[in-house]
Amino acid sequence: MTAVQRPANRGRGRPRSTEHDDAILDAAVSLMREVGYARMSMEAVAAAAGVSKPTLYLRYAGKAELVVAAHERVRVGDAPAPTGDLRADLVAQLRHLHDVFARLGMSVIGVCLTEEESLPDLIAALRARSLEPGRQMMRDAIARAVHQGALSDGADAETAIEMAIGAYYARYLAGRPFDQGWPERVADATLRALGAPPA
Amino acid sequence: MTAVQRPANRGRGRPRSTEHDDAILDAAVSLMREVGYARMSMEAVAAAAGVSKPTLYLRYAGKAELVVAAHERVRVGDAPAPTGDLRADLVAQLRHLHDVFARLGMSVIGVCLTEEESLPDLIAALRARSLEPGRQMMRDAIARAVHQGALSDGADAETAIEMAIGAYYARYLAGRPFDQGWPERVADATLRALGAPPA
DNA sequence: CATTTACTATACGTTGCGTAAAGCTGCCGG
DNA sequence: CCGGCAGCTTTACGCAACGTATAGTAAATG
Repeated sequence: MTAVQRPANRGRGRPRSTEHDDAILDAAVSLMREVGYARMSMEAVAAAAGVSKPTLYLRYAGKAELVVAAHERVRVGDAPAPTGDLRADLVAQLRHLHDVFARLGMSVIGVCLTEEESLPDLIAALRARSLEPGRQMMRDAIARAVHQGALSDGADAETAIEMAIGAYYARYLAGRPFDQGWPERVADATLRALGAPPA
Repeated sequence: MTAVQRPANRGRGRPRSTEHDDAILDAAVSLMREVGYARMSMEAVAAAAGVSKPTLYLRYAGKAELVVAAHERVRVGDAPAPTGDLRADLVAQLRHLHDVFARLGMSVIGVCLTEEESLPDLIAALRARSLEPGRQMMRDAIARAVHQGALSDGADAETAIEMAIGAYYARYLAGRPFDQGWPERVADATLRALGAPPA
């Protein structure tokens, strides 16, 4: 646990290979999906990426950090853009949530929870770089709806957002499948929770 | 990973010490809260419980299983009884959820997520013995309210339950504090999501 | 009393994380 | 064009922690 995240690459010696950057993250994502966090070894990631082990540790301070980085990359991949329609934006955000975890699994969350006491920076990074952007998008969409008069001003937006996003976690934990209409059902329930007039 | 959960204690040889049972689970709970899952070692649990390491493995097949058992015990401790008032029951269940994780931390959930691919029985046990009972209590409370006519029949109960419980997970992950009015805010939002007439 | 099971103490095998040492390799700055 | 810095490889290692094996003692039942 000594290596640095990214030492302000001033062009001194040999530059870091971006192809290796990609290969490492791709390998991490694949292995994560295939065998999960517990059975994924750093040796295996290095091998799959065609890279030596010290190269991994040059970039990431440890297994946990690597996994969080992999998650961030997947997450940022195709974040939905706001459309102006609150319901549509909620649905899009919920679908996105599902897509992300369908590609990586929820192990990432698990790591942050099990290491919370030992590596507090980890969950902080996850929050700042992956979780918070999603919430912010929902906050904006709600504020826009209020501004348009489609929603009354007193709506408890934070609670509604927590419930919408949380619905994903709870359903995943419960082991229930994510069927076709799930995002719509949650979006509609969220709108009701916000006090929106029934469609 | 060979030991058995509980080999049908027919009173043949020396009976298993229930004091040891308790000491082990108590030690696990304490250490869990103090250092988290990642830094909690089986040796430390054994030492804190005043027990030798093989005694641990006589009861639990591994660290993960031990932690899930500890969680179950805390959870069952003081599960709230239904009162007949839906809002009160929702609030009670949410408070209970918070109490449980305040005592143990969310590492338990983390373990189940990181080991999901390697130990599927683990998350299954968590679901059956800890998660499902809480959901069932909420389901019953909602069904009762429908029966009393306080709620219309078409309410999407499962989605509402997912959102109510999930709100806890999402807020925890976001790192926000659980202030005084949180359970009430979520309960009220849940009632609105269920289409309950405003109080 | 014999048997069966629990428990202790100790030591061990194994896995996998993270690091260290030594030596090339490629790129930038002067 | 060349000195030097940083990236990369190979190999090997230290080490923590999980889980197990062995041998002997303790406590219950029939």
